[in-house]
Amino acid sequence: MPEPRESRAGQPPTLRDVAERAEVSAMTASRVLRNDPRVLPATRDRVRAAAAALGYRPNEVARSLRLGRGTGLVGLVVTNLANPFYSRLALGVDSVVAADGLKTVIGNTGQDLDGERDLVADLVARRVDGIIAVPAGSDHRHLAAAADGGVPVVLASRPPEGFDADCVLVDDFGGAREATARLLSRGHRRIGFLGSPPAVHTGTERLRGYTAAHADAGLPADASLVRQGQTEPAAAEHAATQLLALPDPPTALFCSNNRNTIGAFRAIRATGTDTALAGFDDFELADALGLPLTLVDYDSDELGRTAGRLLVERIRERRGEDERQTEGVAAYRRVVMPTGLVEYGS
Amino acid sequence: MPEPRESRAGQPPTLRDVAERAEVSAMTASRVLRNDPRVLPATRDRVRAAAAALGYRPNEVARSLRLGRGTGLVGLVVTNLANPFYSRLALGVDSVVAADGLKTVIGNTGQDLDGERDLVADLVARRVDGIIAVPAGSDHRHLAAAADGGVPVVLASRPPEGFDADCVLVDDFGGAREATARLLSRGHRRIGFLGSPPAVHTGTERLRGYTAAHADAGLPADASLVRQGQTEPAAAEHAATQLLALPDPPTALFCSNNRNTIGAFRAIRATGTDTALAGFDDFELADALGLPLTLVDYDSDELGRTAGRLLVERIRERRGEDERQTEGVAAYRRVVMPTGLVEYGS
DNA sequence: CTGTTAGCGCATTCAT
DNA sequence: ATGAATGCGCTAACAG
Repeated sequence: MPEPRESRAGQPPTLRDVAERAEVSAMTASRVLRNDPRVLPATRDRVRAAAAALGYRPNEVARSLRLGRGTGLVGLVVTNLANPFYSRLALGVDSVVAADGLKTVIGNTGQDLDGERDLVADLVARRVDGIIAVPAGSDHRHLAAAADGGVPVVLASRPPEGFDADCVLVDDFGGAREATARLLSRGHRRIGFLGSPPAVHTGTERLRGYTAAHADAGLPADASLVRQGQTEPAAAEHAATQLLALPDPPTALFCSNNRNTIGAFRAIRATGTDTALAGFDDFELADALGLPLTLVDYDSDELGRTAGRLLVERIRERRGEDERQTEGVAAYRRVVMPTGLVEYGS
Repeated sequence: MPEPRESRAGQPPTLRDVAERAEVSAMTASRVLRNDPRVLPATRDRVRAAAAALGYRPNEVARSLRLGRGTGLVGLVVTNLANPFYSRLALGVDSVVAADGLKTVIGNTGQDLDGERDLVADLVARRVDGIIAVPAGSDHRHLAAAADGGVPVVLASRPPEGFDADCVLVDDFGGAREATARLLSRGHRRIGFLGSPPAVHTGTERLRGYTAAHADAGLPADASLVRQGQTEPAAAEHAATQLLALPDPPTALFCSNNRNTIGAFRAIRATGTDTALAGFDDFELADALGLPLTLVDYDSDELGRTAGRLLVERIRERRGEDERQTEGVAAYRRVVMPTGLVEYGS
């Protein structure tokens, strides 16, 4: 003998609570609240009043389950949110997807490859509508699995390995080549390289650009001046200090990302040499360091926004698929962001 | 005449798919997958094999709905993720809640007060397990509503207004007073103030500290040297430039946050004066600006982690509540992070 | 225009 | 040790 459903305090009101209060069926209440026009205006008002009185908000969890679509969430997989590159990416992504009513779930992996696998699996289990990832390693099977499972995946700043997906890249090779060429054109012949671990795609592409610039100029690139593996400024500073302490030290350094550039800057300042400095990624206060500085610049906000747009398109496509015929996936897209050089300093 | 459920390609496998493949009931499969011991080892293995073969992952949406608890998501409400203060906060929060299997949903409001209201309501509708917020304004009714609705709320860097909740604060008043006092002790008598809009709690507290330091020293604080309302470095630079252009300009500036400090730095450098500079918040490269700089420092990562911990405790408390008696909420906690001064520069 | 039936995927309760 | 029934909150698909 079920009691007449009392809206228990503490528990959020359900559709049925609203329906009972308005003395209609749950279905009618549902229609009103989703603005289905096929309801008598008088009834509509009663339901609306009841919902307002109860402070009713539809349970999105139940809604997701029933509708079978996703949850309106987008997963964002990055290695280190404290790095301004990633936080700007996150902001760019969020600004675009939010316009489609989607929210962003962040997954910060901190370089942990296994963690990234679990994270992606968990996002899929949570039925996110899509995933934007900057994978830490070059093994992308976990992302491939997600994509196979029907979850749209967009990669940012790295191309997919071993599967197909949309991606937004930066012209890593071209930018690095151009910056290195500029150092060479200024007469530098021994140029050190500081970069991320070899497994990171951008790092190796940027190293390729550095090497290519040397080849373009008909000059050798001295492998003993290449230091890869630094992820944080402290490590980069250490590596740079080592390079500057060589018997025949480099007269210039090229760094593959902002973490390494900052570390190298500190090393140069500390040793008091007048080593020239160039690097990939612009960063706040780069103009204020009192040192000449050549940076490879690109629109990092736009990178995030583009990733967001690519994902939103795929999500829309998937939503439509139910109604239309399954017409195969549109070709995967690869957007490459151009780079430019900026000069800072005295 | 229902077909024997074929695991349709593209659609993720369900518990029933696993059960059929293992030739058991859905219930048994469910038990196995949740490590319920009351299953025959042989059956257990069959189910596990079937799940592995199908790549089964439980649908977390359905799980949430059934269990009636939250979704394992934590909402994080901030105004600007591009500001390193907020991205560090996000990282600190995420690192703590992730240890409890929770994921962080970011909501970036960009100072939009209405947007913040909607965002919070949406997070509640999505059944997040809790919310950590740095509200943009001083009207906290939307947060109060969430808290009333049974969603634990923790405020970071601002105290709750008009309702009760846990919060983590920085010693805004004390830090600002100390920094201003230091400027005064160096003989500065005209100290400008640059800060966020008056509605921002931290800004007004820090202004109070600035004023108190003057009072402590028995000196007047000249209201005409106070500029509030700057949110970004460009605006701060503009305001600082105005101050420095006064007939009787300040000989020192105190800034209520890193955005204003950076703007003030640019203004000082551009005008070439030797104005002393102090500010709230440490920031990357503050040591490299070639200017003496006094900063109020605190552990901003710990701030995020503390907020995360407070929230996790509340969430655990709520989980337990079902089983135990409803024993009332533990008293709300207010953690204040201490500040210190750091000196940078030549 | 409104209500009834049914089920999304899973887990709790109660059988067997 | 296993299974059947039931319902979380919501909404399509069909009545009426």
